Amino acid sequence: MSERRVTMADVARRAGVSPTTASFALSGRTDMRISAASRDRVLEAARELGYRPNVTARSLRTKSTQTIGFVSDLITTTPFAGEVIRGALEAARERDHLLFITEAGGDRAAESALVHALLDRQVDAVIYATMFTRYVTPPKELYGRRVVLLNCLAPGFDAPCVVPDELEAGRDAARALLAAGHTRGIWAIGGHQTVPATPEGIIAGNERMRGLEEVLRASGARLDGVIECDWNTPDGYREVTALLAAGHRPRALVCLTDRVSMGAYQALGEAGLSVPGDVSVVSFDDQDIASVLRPALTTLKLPHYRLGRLAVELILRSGPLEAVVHRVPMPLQERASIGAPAAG
Amino acid sequence: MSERRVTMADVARRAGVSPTTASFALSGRTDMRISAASRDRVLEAARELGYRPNVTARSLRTKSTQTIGFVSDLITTTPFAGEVIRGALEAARERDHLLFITEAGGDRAAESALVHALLDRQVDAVIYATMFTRYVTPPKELYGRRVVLLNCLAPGFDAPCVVPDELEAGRDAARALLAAGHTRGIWAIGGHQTVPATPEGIIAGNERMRGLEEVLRASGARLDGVIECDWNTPDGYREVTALLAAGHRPRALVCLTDRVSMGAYQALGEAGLSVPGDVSVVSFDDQDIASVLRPALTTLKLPHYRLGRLAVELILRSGPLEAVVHRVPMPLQERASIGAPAAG
DNA sequence: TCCGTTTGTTAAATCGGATTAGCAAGGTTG
DNA sequence: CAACCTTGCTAATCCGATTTAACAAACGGA
Repeated sequence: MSERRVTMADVARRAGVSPTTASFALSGRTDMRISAASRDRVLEAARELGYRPNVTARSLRTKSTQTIGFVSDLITTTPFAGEVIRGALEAARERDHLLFITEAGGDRAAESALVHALLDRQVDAVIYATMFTRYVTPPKELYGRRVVLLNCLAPGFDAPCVVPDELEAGRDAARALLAAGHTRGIWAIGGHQTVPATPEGIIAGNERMRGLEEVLRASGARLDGVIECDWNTPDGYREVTALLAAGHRPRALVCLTDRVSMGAYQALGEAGLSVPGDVSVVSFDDQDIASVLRPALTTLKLPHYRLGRLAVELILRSGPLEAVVHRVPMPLQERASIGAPAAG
Repeated sequence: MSERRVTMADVARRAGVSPTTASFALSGRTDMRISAASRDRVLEAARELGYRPNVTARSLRTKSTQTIGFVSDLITTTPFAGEVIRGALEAARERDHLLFITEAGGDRAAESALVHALLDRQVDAVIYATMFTRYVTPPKELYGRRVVLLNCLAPGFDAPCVVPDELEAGRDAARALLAAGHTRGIWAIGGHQTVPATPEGIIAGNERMRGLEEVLRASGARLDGVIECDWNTPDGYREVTALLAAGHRPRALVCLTDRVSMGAYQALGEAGLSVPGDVSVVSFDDQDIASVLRPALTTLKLPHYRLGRLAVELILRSGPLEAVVHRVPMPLQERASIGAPAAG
């Protein structure tokens, strides 16, 4: 990009020393003896010329580019994305690293191509991320490399994973309901997501439900029912409408996502039921809408920012990486959708 | 990162030629004469060894890193972000480029530091982006560099800009209302955003309003009122509630953002007014909630994906960049919130 | 005074490619 | 047959740093 940059040779020339001396002075290495006078002259010359080292050239020799590759399936789709990247970016910036962000769109071939593009540029490490917590098989190019898995698990792949603590979140949802006095009339909307596309449920669904039922059962409470459906707004609307139409009168709804909650709010509103007066709602994710719905939604926040940040922190920690699963807590965002159970 | 990579020297050795010949064969240059036999042997050797060029090393000589820097103020905050980056990423991928994504968080010093970090890594060009359309002064390090401004304008800075066509969007909002028969009882909620923080209004607000009023006036219609307020959900809720409480009975609301629309929906719902039966609503942005609100919101979409894509396309177009403002259309997403004016 | 250190500095090699300049072998032309 | 082209290939240099090895000069001790 335009005008010739000032090189170390320029600095050395101006300071009247050899490039070697300039290099040592600039890198501040103490194992090589440089007189204070020379050092100062080099530093001064560098300052005057506005010298900046060419990281590309340096890394050719040092093998370290101060650069991390970030490969994900989908950057865009709402819940994940922004915050994860922001967390990763900030952690990287604090450590003087830059991130190559890439998106493969779920295409294996594209994924391999992108990983190659990253490795060709000598990235120091790669973060392999998915937008929804799931099991993955990283592309073979990543085997033996410095990798951290973000929001996904890969049994047999030797790398640390960073995932939300969905199990504990399920427990916390139950605790929040119990604390308000709910012990019956509790329904889960969305369930494990044992829908045709994912017949065994998804990780988030399975763990949230497990934690939820575990704590409920331990307190002598239980779920009146679990409605398995997809996790979007129309699903929540449809299922809650159907539930009410069938004559049920839930006291509390555990919606598996905020989008489901929004659909539930719509159905409840149309049926003339108020939240939390008639029905309490507790949710998961803490998407933007959660705080903006009326009443504001009490939900367990997906710790996107911290996930992204932790992935970078781990990968830049010195020493070999340990294949440990790091579970990041999902904090309860207490807002206004949980109240005491309705009488009757 | 681990195991020694195969270098061009390895390929040359295996093919029994000099590194020079290998280089020419691999880069497929026709101006240097290489016999078909040698070329095939080199290519074969490269294939067998799984050779991949070291882009870092190459760019030391060629000055081109096939890399673009992306600097923005805020990546995360909703409307912008994801889609812009996705558009940029896809366009870059199609052209075998990678993107360094960075976020300065509105901090000038951090911004300069990040631009330096990018230039130190020899990026071929830089996209300077903001999350909301506004005037900017790019950091001085970017002067004279290959830059495209994304979603912002910088008079006096010699670079192309890519921005949404807010003016035409305002016109289209008016046209949508007129087409449904609305000519009076039309209120704008959010206005130019001449709030204390931005007393002169913001670009999006000013242009949307200008286009809106221009087309309305040209058809003999007009706005009954413009309510200036911030552009979030609580603002829309508060202002529409107040409007109704003051005894007004609007037939159509032009909400300056989908968030404002959501607040308007809440206020209208509480007042027992239906959309679009009693009140039509037309909005701007097309955030996620727009399609999920009931009734689904008719809105003018911010062309995030295309903005990101166009910025990369421009920057990778060969030849010098022209300081032109590229206005990307904001398509009308016709959904269910506009109806015929209520009788009376 | 001579020899071994210590100190300060630099020439040269290296990293992995791209590029320039030149060289040998074979083919043409006059 | 000498002079001149092509053709095909390679030695050497460069890009901008880091790093190794070596070398003067000053110093200290015997």
